[in-house]
Amino acid sequence: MNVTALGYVLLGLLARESRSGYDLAQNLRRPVGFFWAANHSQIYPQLARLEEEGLVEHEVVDQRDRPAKKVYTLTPRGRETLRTWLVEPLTFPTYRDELTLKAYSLWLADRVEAARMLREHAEEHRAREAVCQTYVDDLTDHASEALTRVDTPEFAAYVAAQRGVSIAREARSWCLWVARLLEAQTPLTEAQLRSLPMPPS
Amino acid sequence: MNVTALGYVLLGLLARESRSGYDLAQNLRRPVGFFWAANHSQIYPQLARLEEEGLVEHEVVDQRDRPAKKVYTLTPRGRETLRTWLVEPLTFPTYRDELTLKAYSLWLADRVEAARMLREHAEEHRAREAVCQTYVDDLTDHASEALTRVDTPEFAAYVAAQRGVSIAREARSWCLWVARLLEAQTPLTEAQLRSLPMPPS
DNA sequence: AGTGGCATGTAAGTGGTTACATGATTGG
DNA sequence: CCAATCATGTAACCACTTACATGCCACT
Repeated sequence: MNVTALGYVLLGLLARESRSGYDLAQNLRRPVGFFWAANHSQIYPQLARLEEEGLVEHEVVDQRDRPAKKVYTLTPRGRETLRTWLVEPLTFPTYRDELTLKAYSLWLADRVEAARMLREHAEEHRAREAVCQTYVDDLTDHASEALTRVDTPEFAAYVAAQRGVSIAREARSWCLWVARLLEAQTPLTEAQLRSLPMPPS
Repeated sequence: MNVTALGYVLLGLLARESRSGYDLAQNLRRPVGFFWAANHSQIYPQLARLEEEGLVEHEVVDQRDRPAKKVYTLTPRGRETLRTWLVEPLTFPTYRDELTLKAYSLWLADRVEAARMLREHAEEHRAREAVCQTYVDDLTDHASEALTRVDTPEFAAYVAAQRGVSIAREARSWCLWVARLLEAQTPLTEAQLRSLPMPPS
């Protein structure tokens, strides 16, 4: 019973609510898609595999105004599999970060162009932060009671969305810091080199 | 001339110094490997492709005490290709973060076990931060003059290594924040929910 | 003779992306 | 009738991982 990461994404969504493959594909844009994206071409075969292993079941539901759909539901076994996986130790992730990759060769680049690229990228992270923050705010406004208990889906969504904010801010801070260094007059001072804002270690 | 991210990793390393495929594989552990890891089985074919496209060249170098090696060198065309790519806009990355994925289903988990898992993971990020910080300190100690100019390989390595520190801290802060919430007495207060340390937005 | 590090490759399998393909149903 | 959305799938390709495979050279 080898469940892939995408498998756990789908189990995690179905644990909250039964859904069709189509709906799962839609919900995989916001908010979960911030941490694991997938296309429908991957989702349909994955659901079939999960069903083979008895972790989900489906039921065909006819709709008046739309084509019929297969609604998938988590089985007790699926729920147990998900619960077990949750607390298993994580293998340290191998980052594949094109941004830092570029940074490593930045000494070759045109300073002005490079600073512009970094500021543009920082702007995209600002936008992403705003989307995640909106999600956080919605939860605090409309589910403040659920957030006081850690066993609610809302609490889990809250901490995940906060991670989105946190990651976006980290990326943005770093981009702007490097951009400032590139735009500064050389020689750079020690203070400038140390001025990257960071969460406390 | 479609160069992949791994291609640019290799071009970036060869821009600093000519090396064999074996050496590239070794150097791809620390420090660049923090942002783009690769095995030798990927590197050798990739070098061949880069050579086909005229971005690198190789020369067989005999060694007394060891087997001969193919030393690859960046061509002027390879250098230009790298320089152009550096300032091109980045496509916003699709995160694949298993940690936040687990967080999204955390409401189902055993609180104590989940907090333990998060604290263990935080510890790994602390170790990663230390490795990156050591690299930063080495540069500040032994290449402080080079760091005052943005057109030195040392400066680029410095900002990349600082990104490593920054990412590790962000992850660690978030893990510990969630662990504290899981361990706290419910109901959680607003202050607890807002207590995630972050860089300024 | 065996082990271990240096050095270079190929092959099989997996996960993900992009594109192809089909059909139901509604609304203009 | 046509376009758009809902709904479900398959096929081709690519990057990456893991395993297999070979050979050189030094040291014990």
